[in-house]
Amino acid sequence: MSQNEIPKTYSPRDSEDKWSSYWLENKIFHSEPDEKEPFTIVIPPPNVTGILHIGHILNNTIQDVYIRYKRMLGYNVCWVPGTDHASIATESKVVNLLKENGISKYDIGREEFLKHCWEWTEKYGGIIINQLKKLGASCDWERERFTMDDHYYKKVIEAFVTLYNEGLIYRGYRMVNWCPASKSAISDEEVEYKTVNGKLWHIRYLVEGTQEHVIVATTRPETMLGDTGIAVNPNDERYKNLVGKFVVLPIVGRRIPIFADDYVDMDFGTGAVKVTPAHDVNDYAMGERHNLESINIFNEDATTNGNVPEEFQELDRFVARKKIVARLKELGDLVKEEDYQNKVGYSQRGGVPIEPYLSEQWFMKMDELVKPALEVVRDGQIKFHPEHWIKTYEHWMTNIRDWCISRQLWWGHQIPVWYCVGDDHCKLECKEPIVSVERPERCPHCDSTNLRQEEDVLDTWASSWLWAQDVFTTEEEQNYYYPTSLLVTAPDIIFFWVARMIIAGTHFKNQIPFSDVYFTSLIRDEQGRKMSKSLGNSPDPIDVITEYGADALRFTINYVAPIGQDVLFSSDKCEIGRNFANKIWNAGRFLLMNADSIQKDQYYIDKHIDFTDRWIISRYYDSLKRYKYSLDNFDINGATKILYSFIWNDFCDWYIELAKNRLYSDDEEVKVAVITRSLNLFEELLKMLHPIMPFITEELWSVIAERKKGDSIGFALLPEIDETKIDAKAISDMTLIQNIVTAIRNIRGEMNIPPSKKINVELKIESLEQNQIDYIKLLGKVESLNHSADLTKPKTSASSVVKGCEIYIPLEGLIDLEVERQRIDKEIKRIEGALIGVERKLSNEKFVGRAPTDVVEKEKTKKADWENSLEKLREIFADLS
RNA sequence: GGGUUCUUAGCUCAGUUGGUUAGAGCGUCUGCUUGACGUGCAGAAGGUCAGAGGUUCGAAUCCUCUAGAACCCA
Repeated sequence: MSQNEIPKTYSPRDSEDKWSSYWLENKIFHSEPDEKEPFTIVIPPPNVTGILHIGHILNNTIQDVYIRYKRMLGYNVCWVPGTDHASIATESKVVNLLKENGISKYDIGREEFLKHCWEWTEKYGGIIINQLKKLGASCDWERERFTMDDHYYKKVIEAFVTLYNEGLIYRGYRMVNWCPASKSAISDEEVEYKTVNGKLWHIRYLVEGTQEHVIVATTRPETMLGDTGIAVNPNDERYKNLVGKFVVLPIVGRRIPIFADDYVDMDFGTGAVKVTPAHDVNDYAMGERHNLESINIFNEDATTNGNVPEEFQELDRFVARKKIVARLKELGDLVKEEDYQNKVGYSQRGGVPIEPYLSEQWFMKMDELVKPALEVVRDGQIKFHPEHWIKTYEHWMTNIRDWCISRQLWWGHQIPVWYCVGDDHCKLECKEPIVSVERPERCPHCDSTNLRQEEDVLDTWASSWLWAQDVFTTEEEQNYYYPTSLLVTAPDIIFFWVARMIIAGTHFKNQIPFSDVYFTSLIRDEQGRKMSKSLGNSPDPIDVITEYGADALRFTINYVAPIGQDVLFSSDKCEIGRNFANKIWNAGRFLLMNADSIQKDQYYIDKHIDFTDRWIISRYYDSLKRYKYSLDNFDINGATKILYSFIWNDFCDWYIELAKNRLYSDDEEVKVAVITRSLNLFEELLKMLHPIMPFITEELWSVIAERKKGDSIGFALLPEIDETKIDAKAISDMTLIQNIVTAIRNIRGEMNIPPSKKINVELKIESLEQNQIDYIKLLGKVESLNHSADLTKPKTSASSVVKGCEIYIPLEGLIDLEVERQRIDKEIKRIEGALIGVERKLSNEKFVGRAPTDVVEKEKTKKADWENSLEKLREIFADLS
């Protein structure tokens, strides 16, 4: 390939599309059980009709990094992709679609409605999977799963039946978190508390048979329509005389008792609270204690029902609130209205305030189920990264309440329970639910065939909690791939999903579902706000990929994502990754251009080696070692930074620049050796980078050598770390050259000597090889270089002192003596400052006595070096005066 | 109210079990059409590691308190 065939700038679009299809066509990522050790990840299944957001990018990139990394370490890797049916989310979208056409789901019935859901799923279901492919996710696409697949569906149903038979599932009439938008119960975890600016209304209730009033404060005046009592604290002197009396509810006219209960906070509001047992959890509990009536005043959509006075019926709860307040005002029973901030529970999916609501629901008993799941995390069988999430996990697991698993929805796994509708022969036992995987033929008690299945479906998480185990469909696969290796997930679903998967694993299989859990950072915008649809602050990842490239996005997000903390992201940060990709591209371009005229030959791989080669190889193995350490310890951010500095600083800025001397020399053998070695190293570096930037590395890997059809850099193995290749002598030789070159460049910069102006340099140094001289000349833009062990400082020169070498640049006529004096003086001050610290340590007997000897030795060496430099600098300074 | 985490350069963040002259990227300033790259190269400026105590020969790092921020759970 010649220079004009390789564009100056890397364009990710062509390359990424090309390799994406190549990988898919060649089924590069497919796994089958074999004799190798498996490494398995199950994807946290995204909502089937969702689209990729920036959090998915981080999450899935991390999974892909591990999958690709482990593949390159020789594991049989399997990353199972798939999607979640997302009961509430999907159903509400379909309901809305139908609504636009004037249809309700009840009009068409369950069966017809589910057809629409499947249609919707098929229409939009592929989007997120295709987006993942664009990101370069190396999932085993032949294993794509869906939580409503037949096999998986059956497993979910079986799990329900098993738990029911074990007595861990029960039905009960309870107060639940009700989402009026989806007209369904939701679990405690699906309630989000938000601080809202509301009002606190003070309402006056007349005490029956007296002229006295009780004033209550409430944020929800409309619920007064369901009040069945007034509670005060038993120790509250203000109300002692009223306990046992009755008040008359304004508007409604109902007589309700005043009673005493410890729950009441004397300091809140007026110290008297209205009690609405049907619409508040605490009120419900008080109602139970004091035998109060529960009056449900709402329909399923939280409009008022027939239990309230006619003129207030069939109103939305917020409309009812306004009307009630207005009426109370008219009646003179509204004493006060003040601004008030309170926390309101919102339905995560429905986006509306939840309504505590009494209804018949299915629950899972949690107290016994959590025990083994808690234990496997406590004893380290499952490791969390970062570790501190264990505490959050423990806290939740030890305070858990029973899980409401039924949802009044149709899209999902219908609860496998049948009721005998029966006929005349029904017995008392026929009231018991029939729980069975398959639809029973007839009622076991009365033989009736008239059976009705439970309408409700299961909470989505009561299906996805089996994900890790039941995405594998055969016993062979289960044995080989399960338990899985790693779970990568955002910490916000630690309860929803991670904890429950662990519970499912320990309960059903008596095994952990995965051995490591990597909790990712949470992505926020530049101002630190959460990404949200309403703020519109979430960039569309596909737009970002189009603009910067998937590699750039993958690299950037890992480069900026600290471990265990939130990431502040904006798409222009992807310049980091784009520029880095371009840098690598150009390094490859440079090597390929030279390889065009110099035929590489592996025979010369270890010929004509000098200290720069040994140095870059040392740096390579050191980087590889730290890179592996970082990834093995779940620090991708660290691994990313190691790659960045090794490739950019060591390889490009120093090694390639130095290699130019030899590449442009007349010695053909040297040229072949250097280009061969450089390309070899470049290939190794591409491998190291491949897990994070799969596309550009595949692209460059494919052109730097002949490759077999269907091959991929992903199949290449990362080398073992060879400590013997880390060469201390080469490193110190190189450091000397770097120090001298940097000192020369510094002088050039400070003295405003343009790079085009060649300079002469004199070095006072023990010895210097010819190639070292050549390298200094190349990188320092030096015309002629003199060196000797007993050189005297030339007149009017700029100077610098590095360890083991004094540098003089004669600048007759060019030098500004004052500038030079300041430079030297600054350096003297700097070293003097550092020296004070060392001297203080070394003169401290306790330090010398108690610190480890190597630390003391190190301090002594530092002291000697600095004193040496200082002495020389002072001489130079004196000479300038 | 309980819990978790955080506070290091103008910004975003590194800093492994306590021992460096406290680092990087972006931004800023200066110079550069150097035969891979201006999505680049070279150089520079910029920090009493939130504050106060303590442990230690030695603290950005460990402990306590204070101030502030974020998240989770009630």
